[in-house]
Amino acid sequence: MKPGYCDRLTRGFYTRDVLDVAPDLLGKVLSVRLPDDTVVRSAITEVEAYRGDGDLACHASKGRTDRTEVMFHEGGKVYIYLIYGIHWMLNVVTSTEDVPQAVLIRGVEQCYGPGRVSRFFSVDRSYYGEDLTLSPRIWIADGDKPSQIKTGCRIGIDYAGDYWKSRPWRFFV
DNA sequence: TCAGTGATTAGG
DNA sequence: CTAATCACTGAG
Repeated sequence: MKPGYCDRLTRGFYTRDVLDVAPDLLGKVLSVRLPDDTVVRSAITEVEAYRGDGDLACHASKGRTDRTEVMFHEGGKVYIYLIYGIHWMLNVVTSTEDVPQAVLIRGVEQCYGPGRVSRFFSVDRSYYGEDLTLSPRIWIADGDKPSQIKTGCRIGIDYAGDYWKSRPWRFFV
């Protein structure tokens, strides 16, 4: 077994509600195998939860489109999209089929900022839909649960209105 | 503080 | 087809 396979998180971790999965992702180790076979790893330090069709901050609240399609799939897949023409936003799909939810990875130990995270791991559009429980090039490994978890409001979603903007769905170490 | 950058989306 | 929007970053 190659490193990363033995402690890889399995389906059951992801097929729970996003508000349970998001804080549980803190301390877990995001891992990417590059084309040259080196593996980049870093523990997750900050995430945000986006929860289904009611959450106006969630892309899936506008319905099923080519971009949001994977959020309607069973948890454990990658949802990644380009923002401002420059930055890739890496998300983990959670919950069960037809319940669109995702967790945005905002920070890892090596760097902070969702755009920087994707650059650090060299992930882009080609990772859209990749299955974290099966993929040979991206997975999440078990890691130490942080002793303390903080919460706050999600960032950059002014368009979603006061109610959704004020949900404390950002989790960080 | 603010421009850059291009995929995605709704609307004609 | 067009135009607006955008879960951000880095330079000034």
